[in-house]
Amino acid sequence: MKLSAQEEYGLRCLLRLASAGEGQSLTIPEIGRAEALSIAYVAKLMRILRQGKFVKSVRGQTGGYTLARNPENIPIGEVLAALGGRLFEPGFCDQFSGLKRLCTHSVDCSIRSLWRAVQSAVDSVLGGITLRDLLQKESTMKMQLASRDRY
Amino acid sequence: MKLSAQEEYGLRCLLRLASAGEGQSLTIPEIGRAEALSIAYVAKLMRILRQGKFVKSVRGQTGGYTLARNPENIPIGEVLAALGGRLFEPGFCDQFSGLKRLCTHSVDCSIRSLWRAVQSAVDSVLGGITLRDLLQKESTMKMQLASRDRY
DNA sequence: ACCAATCTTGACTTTAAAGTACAGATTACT
DNA sequence: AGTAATCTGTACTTTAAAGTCAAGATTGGT
Repeated sequence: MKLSAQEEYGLRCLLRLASAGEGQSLTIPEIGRAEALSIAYVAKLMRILRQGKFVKSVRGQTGGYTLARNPENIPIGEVLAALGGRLFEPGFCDQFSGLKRLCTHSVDCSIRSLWRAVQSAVDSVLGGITLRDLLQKESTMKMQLASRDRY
Repeated sequence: MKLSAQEEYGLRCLLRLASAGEGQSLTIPEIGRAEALSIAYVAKLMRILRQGKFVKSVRGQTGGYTLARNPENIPIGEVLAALGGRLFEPGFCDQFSGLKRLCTHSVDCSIRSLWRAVQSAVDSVLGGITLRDLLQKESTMKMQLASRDRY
């Protein structure tokens, strides 16, 4: 259970854009310089973010990227799903069916419900957090998280 | 954020062994047949489980694997950490430092505390679950999970 | 002693993710 | 019009994970 590079770097790029300020736009080279990523790689990440409707792009000499919505309307859960998929998603059992066609996993599949429980814990953390929250300081965010009483 | 094949299949093999019953042993080919995995792959997985002290092996003609501890003393969180690492572990920032030596990630690194929050939510789900719980039926386990009131 | 069944280990091959390259399209500026 | 800066898309190369192979070591049965 690991975070993919795409999730980590993609989210960083988005946060960088958000921190540029309301309506401000950044170019791919600017983001790349700020995050120490290659231009080509940032381009790939921004494309995914654009397809997920998190950012808008403008072409041409004065082009660049801006947020497609206000930070408070960008749930981090959605961003991460676009960048790296979900832990437990439809087709999971087909993907891990071993050498057989169907998931032979017997034992009443307690494992599957374990994954669902984990996914749901992750969802309730991410579900309550938007890009706006990430823009605030670490301490502030921690307090917010601590105030949630259910997972 | 995905489950690795090693986590999924490794946990299945362990559960399979546990469901064989107290002190029962299974061979690699037996596990492979039951889980529809190749013998070589099961061998690789069992090795990891052995190194994590979750199972014990006996060599020779009547050899095989048994649980190294009682199911209630095998926390699923530990098993998954052995099979696939943790979401957020030491060295994380070195791993994702882009093209520079040090993690340039500024913005006060709100992202890092996000990962910590997610990791902690996952931990509290997994922390309360042992192999014994997985051996019980899905419905029973769900109830247990639902009764937890904090993540 | 020998054989057959097992686990053990490291190296290898295959496959998917990470990251790059390049040719094309769009726009502003002169 | 021409040029330079940008985004876009596909194809490519590199790297890490998934999965296999083969030779060796251990043990019980004959």
